[in-house]
Amino acid sequence: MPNYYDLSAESSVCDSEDDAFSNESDDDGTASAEGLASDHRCILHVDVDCFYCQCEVQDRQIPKDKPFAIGQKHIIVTSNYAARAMGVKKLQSRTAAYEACPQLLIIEGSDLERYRIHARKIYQVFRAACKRVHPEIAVRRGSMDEMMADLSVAISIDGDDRVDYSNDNVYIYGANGRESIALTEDQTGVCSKIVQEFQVRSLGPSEWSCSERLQRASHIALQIRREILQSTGFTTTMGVSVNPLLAKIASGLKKPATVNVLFPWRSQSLLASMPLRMIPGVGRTTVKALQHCLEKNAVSSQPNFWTCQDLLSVPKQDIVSCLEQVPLFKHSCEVQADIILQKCIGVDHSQIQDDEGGAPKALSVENSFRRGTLVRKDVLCAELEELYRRLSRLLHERREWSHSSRLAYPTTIKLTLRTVDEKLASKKRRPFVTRSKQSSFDGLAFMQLRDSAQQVAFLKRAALPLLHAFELKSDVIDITRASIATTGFQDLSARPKDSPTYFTQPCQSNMSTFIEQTEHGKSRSPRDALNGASTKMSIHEQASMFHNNKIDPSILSQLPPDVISELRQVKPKKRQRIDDYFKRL
DNA sequence: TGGGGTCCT
DNA sequence: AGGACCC
Repeated sequence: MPNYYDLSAESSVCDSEDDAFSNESDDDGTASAEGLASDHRCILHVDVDCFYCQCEVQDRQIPKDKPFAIGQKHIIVTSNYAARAMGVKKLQSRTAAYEACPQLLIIEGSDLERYRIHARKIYQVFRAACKRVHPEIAVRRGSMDEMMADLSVAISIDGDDRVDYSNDNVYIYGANGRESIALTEDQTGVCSKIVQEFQVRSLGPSEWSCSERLQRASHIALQIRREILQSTGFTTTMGVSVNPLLAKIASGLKKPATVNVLFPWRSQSLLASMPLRMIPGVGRTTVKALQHCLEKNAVSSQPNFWTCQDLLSVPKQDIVSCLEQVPLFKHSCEVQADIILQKCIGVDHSQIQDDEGGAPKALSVENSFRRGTLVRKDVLCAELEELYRRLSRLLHERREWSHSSRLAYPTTIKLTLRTVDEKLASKKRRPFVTRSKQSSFDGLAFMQLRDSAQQVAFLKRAALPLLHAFELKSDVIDITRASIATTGFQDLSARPKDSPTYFTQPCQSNMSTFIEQTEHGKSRSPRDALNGASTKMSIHEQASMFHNNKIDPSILSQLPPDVISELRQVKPKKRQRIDDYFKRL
């Protein structure tokens, strides 16, 4: 049973800007409201409504109104709206789900292949639709059921298209009038409901133009949504706002099959009352670390219902010291604190990087086992056989994403095992240790194999040495998860568009000519310099290496002056922020 | 709690 | 190689 809280009781805390944002640590003194007003982007976030369920409705003609769920192992991972209405939850045990809904139909969903195929189609339709609106719109795939686009380039300054929302499911948050907003349940099971009567007031000039732009963006969103529905049969929910954070939050405000426009001036009160955990990028570990300082400062909410508002009322130094306890944030806790605080007031400067087609950067297959059921090595080897088969299929499937399919092969393979650590068994609820081993992988040779038995054998020859490297001599290995991953796809190592031309046209490049020469002479190639191997590097490998700034300084100094200066002109990639989650999309 | 993914250190 | 985060 969900916990509800009502923000109307607390709405007064949102009204006083001084009080609410006294904590704002903005470096250049920009006020929070300024931060919001200065973001002139129009970002679109798309969520496919209960994606797996829609797949099953299409693939197996399941009646939509019959409650059903998707099961994996002993849990259900998602369910349709009819089942949710009966109290079926995400990541619930099958037993609990049946208790909530005895007539529930559970469909086995451990094999993701059909879902991946639907997802690819949806993304490709979405991408094409965006590019047709304007070729320079940056488009990015998030997960199988999430996508984002930066529509800013398509919104003209003085455009005058009248927007007609008749019959369309469009919700505008921050416009005058009455609103009823239900936030969807988050991963912790916290469910919040916000009912708020919004004050009627008129918009200032800058708000007015923002409002115009976002409404035009929502008009584009509607067209794209219709296109997705017509071409794929899937319904989607969209969020439109001024940055990726707010666009994503917007798409969660009302589901399914809607377009949600969130004006930035409305986002502050919305976020203030939202549980901290619902902020994208603020996960379990972070909230746990922050709990100390929230308690210490005795903020208003009940424990476990910390809101953004609560965090904003904590002195920043306290937040920083809390974050020091997260190992990953150890050396960047000040930056992390700023990033989280910014998010709490709806500010997010992250950019949407176009993914140039969306081909996955890593492919992995995994299988999990109940504790104590996989304790012998030979059984593990047998289980790995199935993973080889699945990985083989995945690798061939991925060629459908690639714009250059002969480069659609990986160069690295990794075996990961999760075991039970007896030392942790008494202390933690999930006393697991995850370890991995990786090596290079001749994906090109693999992809050229025609026979599936040979493909499996090839993967096995690559994976068994990794298994051996674990040195599992003890008989008490208690494996709870095994996975095999491939990465380093060659069709992704190609340079961004603004790179020097010789990266895109290797044959005519100064660089490749130079490397040819040094290789024929006594000088060594970069690859040789880096790891002492004598294998010749392909031009794509070279491009990848230089692009990643991994070139050995001694090699760099040997390059011709014009090449060096051109390399220097390539701007070093701005360091990505840890919670810059939309770059991951 | 599953079967995937992304990015950062 | 490992960890935090996402769906």
